[in-house]
Amino acid sequence: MPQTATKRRLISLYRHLFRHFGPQRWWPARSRFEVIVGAILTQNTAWVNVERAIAAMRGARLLNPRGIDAAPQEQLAQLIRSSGYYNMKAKCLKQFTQFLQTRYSGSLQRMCRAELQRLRPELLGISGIGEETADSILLYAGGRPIFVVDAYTRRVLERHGLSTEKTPYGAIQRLFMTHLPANPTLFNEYHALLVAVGKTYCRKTPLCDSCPLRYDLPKESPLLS
DNA sequence: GTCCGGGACG
DNA sequence: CGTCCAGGAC
Repeated sequence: MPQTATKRRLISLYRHLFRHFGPQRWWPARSRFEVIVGAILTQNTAWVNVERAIAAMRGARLLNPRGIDAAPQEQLAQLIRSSGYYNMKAKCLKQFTQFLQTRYSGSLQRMCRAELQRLRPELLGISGIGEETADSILLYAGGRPIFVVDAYTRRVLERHGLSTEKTPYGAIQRLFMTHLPANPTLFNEYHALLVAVGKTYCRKTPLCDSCPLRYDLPKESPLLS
């Protein structure tokens, strides 16, 4: 498929999503640090359960790098219990604050200004932070023009014939980043809108009949009701 | 492929 | 009761 066709299609999908769902205004958080905590806690977890965990951390005055660093991992784990995988996530939070202190003197400001080619691998070096979480931090906390790929993104693209289940994370990310302007605001809304359509229509059992993206479906897609 | 995991929702 | 969730490590 010619590049321009894919480009027009990706832009068209975005416009239809935006028209249907309106602006999503991610990321819901009071601070940049809270965005990062949320990005870690929401891994394979419903957001409502993350909100409870963040509220508990705030109540314990641990919603900051020094607090997390000082708290015993077991206490942190209990506070974030509602978000699931709490032992792994508590360890990850402490590893991140250690990293932030060691590598960027505890300054999120400095971290977010670092070269992407350096910062992204650094984040991936933290156990518990994979590609999606790293890119969520870069985009939603750092305001960097990085496209976040998640399970919803994959499902929508597959059903519209733009990828397969074997397509690597980086290839899907490149699909968006090579065809769209490197605009953090656009990437922010686009990802959030893909989550919205994934929850509402592009479910495991799809609801294509009423989906705002049904116009783009491949004609020959017997699976899709 | 298997494990981590509580909570919302049906 | 069963399913699913803004994934990642081994």
